[in-house]
Amino acid sequence: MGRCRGNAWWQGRFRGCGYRVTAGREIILDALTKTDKHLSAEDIYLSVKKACPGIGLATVYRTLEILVEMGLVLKFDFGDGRARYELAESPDKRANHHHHLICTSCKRVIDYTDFIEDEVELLRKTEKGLSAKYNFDIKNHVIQFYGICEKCRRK
Amino acid sequence: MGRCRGNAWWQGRFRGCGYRVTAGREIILDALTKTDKHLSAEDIYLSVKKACPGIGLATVYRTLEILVEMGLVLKFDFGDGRARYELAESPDKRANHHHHLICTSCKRVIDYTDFIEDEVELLRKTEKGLSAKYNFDIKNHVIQFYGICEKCRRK
DNA sequence: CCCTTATTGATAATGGTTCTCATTATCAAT
DNA sequence: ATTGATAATGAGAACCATTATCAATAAGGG
Ligand SMILES: [Mn+2]
Ligand SMILES: [Mn+2]
Ligand SMILES: [Zn+2]
Ligand SMILES: [Zn+2]
Repeated sequence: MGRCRGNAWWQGRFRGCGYRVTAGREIILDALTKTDKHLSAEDIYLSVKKACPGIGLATVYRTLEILVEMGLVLKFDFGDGRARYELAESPDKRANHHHHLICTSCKRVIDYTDFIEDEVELLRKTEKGLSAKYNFDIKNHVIQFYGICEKCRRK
Repeated sequence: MGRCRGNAWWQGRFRGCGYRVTAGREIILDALTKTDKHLSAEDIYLSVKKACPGIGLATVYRTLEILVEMGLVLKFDFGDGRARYELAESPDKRANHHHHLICTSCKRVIDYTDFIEDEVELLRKTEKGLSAKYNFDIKNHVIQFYGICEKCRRK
């Protein structure tokens, strides 16, 4: 059986969207699956380069664009001048939904899932109301709290 | 009495922060006060240039940075590759707190204040909990819903 | 009015992201 | 397995929003 990677599901999704399955795309999605960090395109490029030295930065950007468009990956702006990516909520719980606490001083980002239950319930209600009133098809939401983290406060 | 511009208050804040009051800073803040749009730095530059042709783009960026730091102006990323600015909530209600609905297709942005009451109440609770748990001093929050707007859906 | 120094405008530099294009790889049909 | 249409790729150039530089200017305390 060798390594047990649940590849079938995303390969299916790729082909279902008319995209071809390639080594680059697999390894980029792998990199995002294997970390809990918020990687930039260059982070991913450098990480992936180790196992796949020939890969180009442009391919990383192109693949991320596709992954975001397919909803497999989320793209964030935490205010440090580059986009950050993370795996979207996945059925097999390799990633689950959370929101962010961002330190405007050191740019550190904390994932939190506390209070999510209440938030999610309210969000559902709000999304429903907004969808109806503005005839808007809501796909996604972003909730971020900005402030100063513990370490930065001790100064 | 002529024009009634409530200038005193922000001039005081500027000087209180050690900044000098200049024509450029006044007119940039004016531009943000007089619109309900989400202006980019260049939007502001072009708008302000009409009354003040000598102004430079760098001054617009520098002033916006100060205004954001002082909390008078909010900076957003709506995913169109440039920062967008709007007047922060003001005591005299020239601007009031709201959240955003963003069309990922045409980049249109809708301000909404519906449902804000419930959201704000929950946010207060959540902020309290998060501050305590993570020892984080929360200054600000961003809530954005992404999706497809009415016009883009008709296609 | 003077002096110190913050601010400014013009412009170059920076850096993340996107584009170009010749080459290569995928995969459905044979 | 082979082929062919064409999607994907890598290298590098181009793009463009934002920042840094620096000499000239203007704010404001005395
Ligand atoms: Mn996260
Ligand atoms: Mn707004
Ligand atoms: Zn910090
Ligand atoms: Zn739209």
